[in-house]
Amino acid sequence: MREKENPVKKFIGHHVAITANLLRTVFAARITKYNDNISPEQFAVLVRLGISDGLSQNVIAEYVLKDDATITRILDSLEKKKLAVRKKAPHDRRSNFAYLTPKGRELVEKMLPEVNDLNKCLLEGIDGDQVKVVFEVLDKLRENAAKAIKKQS
Amino acid sequence: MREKENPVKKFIGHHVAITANLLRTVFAARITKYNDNISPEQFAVLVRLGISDGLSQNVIAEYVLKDDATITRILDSLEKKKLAVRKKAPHDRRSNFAYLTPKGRELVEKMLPEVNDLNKCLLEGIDGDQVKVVFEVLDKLRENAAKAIKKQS
DNA sequence: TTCTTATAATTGCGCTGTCAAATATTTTGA
DNA sequence: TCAAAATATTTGACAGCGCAATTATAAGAA
Repeated sequence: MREKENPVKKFIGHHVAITANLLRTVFAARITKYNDNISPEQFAVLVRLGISDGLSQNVIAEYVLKDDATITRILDSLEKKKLAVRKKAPHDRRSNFAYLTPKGRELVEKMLPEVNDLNKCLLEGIDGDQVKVVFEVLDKLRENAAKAIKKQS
Repeated sequence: MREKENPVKKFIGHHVAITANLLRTVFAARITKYNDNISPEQFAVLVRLGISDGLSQNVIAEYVLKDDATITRILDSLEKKKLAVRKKAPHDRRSNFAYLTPKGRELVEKMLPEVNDLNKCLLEGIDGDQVKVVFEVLDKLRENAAKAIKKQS
């Protein structure tokens, strides 16, 4: 008497999605202790700005692979927390350039080792080669997804 | 003159998250044409109910690995679309049992091949062995994440 | 120059997501 | 039995997500 199979279990999207949710939660849990509610998405933007400042929002969006609208909201949050600021771009008044505040820069520096450690914990017991495969496959999935979207439109 | 590295690129959570978002989008794009806005999450619940009906909400939640509150809202949506119904459980009046309507059952049958095909498209050019590794690693990541959450609390 | 088109950012919509608090109903144990 | 603890669901708060529509500005073409 076999159980009927659940087709959803075969869908890569489902696995990736539930994993993403859980990883997001664990990130939040790990990080909350040290500061006030930096989401992983906010953190990604902070880190990117830590590398180089003065980016326009659409560049940030492209970099972290999110919608412009999402970046608007993330920057709203970061500004509210005094971690980043927007300044009107000098040559193009449609554009904003985003900068880290000193407080934001300090926070990134403080959080980075913490997040690195979390990353290491998450990868514990997983072979380096396997991790490499996962990164490759995720890249390929995104590529295929982009192709699929283009094909339909 | 090397570019400064972006640490975020090393974080597995980031890759999983952006991939999940994109896969969700492509699912939505593929599915919208055939019916009215079934999200992948709603679809997962419909499919589960298609296998066997009359599940209580917490069982569904456990199955699709989502919060009880999320299931409440997904079922709200499905009921609004007349794809599923809730009935009070006979022995325990706290519980609801969820059932597919005929319309819901029909929709699942219609969508399944479509979603299967999408899944195939997404996996195109990816080796079966690699896919297996990805599934394993994602499982392990969730396991490690659960452990990490427990350790902190 | 001026009309049209493109671009950058914002806003509203509806969905998902977690968490915490509230409600209703069992179940347990003294 | 009856109070306390556990369980199932719901709701509100708040954030992220993509999409579509809007606003402001810039660039290109007639």
